[in-house]
Parts: sequence; C-alpha cells; structure tokens
Amino acid sequence: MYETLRQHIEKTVSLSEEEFAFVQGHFSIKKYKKHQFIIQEGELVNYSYFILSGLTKLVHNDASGKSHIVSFAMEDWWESDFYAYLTQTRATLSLECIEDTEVLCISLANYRKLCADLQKVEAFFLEKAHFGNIAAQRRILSLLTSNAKERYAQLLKQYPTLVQRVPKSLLAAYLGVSRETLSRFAR
Amino acid sequence: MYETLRQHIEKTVSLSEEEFAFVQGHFSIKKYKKHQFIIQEGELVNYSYFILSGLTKLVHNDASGKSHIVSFAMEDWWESDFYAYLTQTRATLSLECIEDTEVLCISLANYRKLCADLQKVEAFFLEKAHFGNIAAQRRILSLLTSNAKERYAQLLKQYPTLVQRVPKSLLAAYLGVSRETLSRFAR
DNA sequence: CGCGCGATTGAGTAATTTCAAATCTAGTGG
DNA sequence: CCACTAGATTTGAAATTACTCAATCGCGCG
Repeated sequence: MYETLRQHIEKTVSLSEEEFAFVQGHFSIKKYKKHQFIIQEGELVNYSYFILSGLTKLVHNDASGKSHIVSFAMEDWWESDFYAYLTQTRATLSLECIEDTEVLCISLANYRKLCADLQKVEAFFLEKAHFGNIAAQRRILSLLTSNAKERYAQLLKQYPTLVQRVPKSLLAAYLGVSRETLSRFAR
Repeated sequence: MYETLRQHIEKTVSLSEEEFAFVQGHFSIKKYKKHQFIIQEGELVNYSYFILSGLTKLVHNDASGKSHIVSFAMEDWWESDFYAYLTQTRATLSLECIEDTEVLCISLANYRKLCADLQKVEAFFLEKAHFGNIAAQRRILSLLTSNAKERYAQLLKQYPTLVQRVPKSLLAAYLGVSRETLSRFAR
C-alpha cells in the first residue's frame, strides 16, 4: 500500500528509507465501497486523498438538481475538495466512489508539517500542482474550442482506460453534455 | 517595481531584507507595448512572468483560425505557457499584451534554484499553484454548469475591473461564445 | 471628412437540450 | 437456470440555444 505512494513520489524526487518512513507517518489508510461518499457536500474536509486503488468522481450539484463532474480520479491521483480543505471551510463538492476505493489520507496539519520538514516533498507537491494546473488548462481549452463530439474523442484518446471503467452517463456529466447527446455519437 | 513583488510574496510568507534581495536577484524586468507578444506560439518559453502593470491574454489559436483565451492576467498575476516553460518545449499558446505591460521574468533555472535555496519561496509558489488550480476548477465548473449568459454574469461579478478594461470581443473568446451572442445579452 | 475597428442587429442554420418512450443489461432471488 | 427489476442506454421529435454570415451602426482619430 505505502509502497505505491513511495513509487509515485520517487517518480519526481528520491527518498531515503528514513525519509520515506517519515513521510508515511503522516498518512493513514481508509477503504470505501462503491457508491460511498469520501467527501460530503456541506461538511468540513479533513483530508486530502491519494488513491491507491479504485475510482472516484468529484461532483458539483447545481441548483436545478443536475450533477456535474469536476474530475475523475483513479490510481496514483490526488484528490479532494481542495478549496474547502485548504481554507478549512465546508465542502461545495462531493467526492464519491465509482468503484471500491482505497486511499491514503493526509490532514492539512500533517500536510503543512510534512512540506515544512521535508523540502523534497514540498518540491514534489509543487510539481504535481503545476501539472495539475496544466491539465486543468487543457480541459478549459477543450471546452472552449471543441463541440461535444470532439471532446468525447479527445477524452477517449487521452484516458482510454478511464472511459472503459465509467458509465456513459457519468462521462456526459464530465464532458458537459446531456447523456442523450453523448449517446448519439458514442460509437 | 520590485517592491510590488515583495508585497505580493509577503501576503503569503514574510521575508527578511537579505532574503528578498536574494529573491530579487533571480528576476529581470521587461517592458512590452500593447499588441506585442511576450510569448510567441512555436518558440521556446524562457521565462515565467510576474505582471507588475498592464494586462495580457494567453491565447490558443485553433486549426480553423479562431482564437480562444485561456486566461487574462493583470497586476500581481503570474503567467506563462507553463507546460512549454516547465518542459522546455515549444509554446502552443501565445501571450499577448492588451495594454502596455511591465513584467518581472524568471528563467526556469533560476526558478528551480530559488525554490531549492529558499524554502519559503517554494512554499509561496505551492500556495499560488494550489489556488491557481482552484480557480481553474471554478472556471471548468462555470463552463459545465452555465450557459453563455450566466457565464458572462459570473465574469462581471468576479472580475468587474477586468471587464472594464477588455473589449467585448475578447471577453467572448474567454467565455467560449461568439461576439454576436455576447453582444445580444451584454447590457 | 472619412477611414477603421469594435459593437450591434437580423435572418437563417446548426448543434444541443428536453421530454418521452423504447430497449438493453447486469444482478437478484426463486 | 430463468424471470424480474432497476438502472443505464438508445431513439425520436420538438424546442431552445448559440453560431454564422451579412449588413449596419457608432465613435475616435488622423
């Protein structure tokens, strides 16, 4: 379990045994079943999550009752309602399991401590954050430049395994299209 | 000029005189006129930019010749084609001045050195990156949940000063709407 | 005065949504 | 193994939203 985290971090920075033991001490493990909520809208967000196995969706429910998917997260991804987490306010997003999911949790206090005490880890998170931004920018561009059909094609190309694992109705909520429209050109 | 940067950084972390002098040494100043390109698509991206004054747009030109605006940046914002910058590849975006613009530039080498040598600054950039991600996520949600009219209203509410300074045609390219459509419900 | 650029308006067209109904599928209990 | 049900997907048709193309307007500046 923790070995997964180690390999993930060591793709960016290398850690000695002692260093990784120190890192590990800041996390705890939790397991969730399919359909369970990891983060519930309206509640405080105590953790940021590293996904060991499984698949989740980060969801926003709008006023008219529709759900929109901010992001999917699977193995080796970090996820949370980061605004609520970092500012210690109530979640406006919910994080729900699409499959049984196993995560490593880190509290904000531990996150701060870990970054302060071990600069390599801070550098690692900075790198992650940079590329997270780049990915978000790509998604924005996709929404700006492409119609529904093209966006679906791009998603297929970029995350082929994800598309396999997620029902089409959820892909539609991620792409910003109605299920019906997606259905009309998927396959 | 550098005082602006100092105040900006000190909103997040405090720096001694010596520390800030050290930070400052990693930047240089450049000035651009309205309509000039800071980053040109297809070229290498040598710098990340902190905007002292002025206003810029980060633009993607699609195959059919249309321009889409990834982001505007004004005073106190950081901007670049971060993918090209961080990976030292050619720009797929261009950064253009909407007004005369004064920037502080930092090369990737200097950025790495600065972060490595002064952890407070790395912490600062990590914080910036986190909130940049959150802002991008908000934009994605706006595109997913709202139609053109609502998105325009949200933009007005969130960045009223920006809307004043930018021609409507550019706002349209940012919102992902045609100029004509924007014109039909702006005011 | 007249040019040029940005903004507006109109009309027809294309893309997407909505609502409703039909179909398919996987999992459950008998 | 089969029948049944709930959920997911597909299909159809009408309504809506936004786009495109073209023409016009308005205004600042040389």
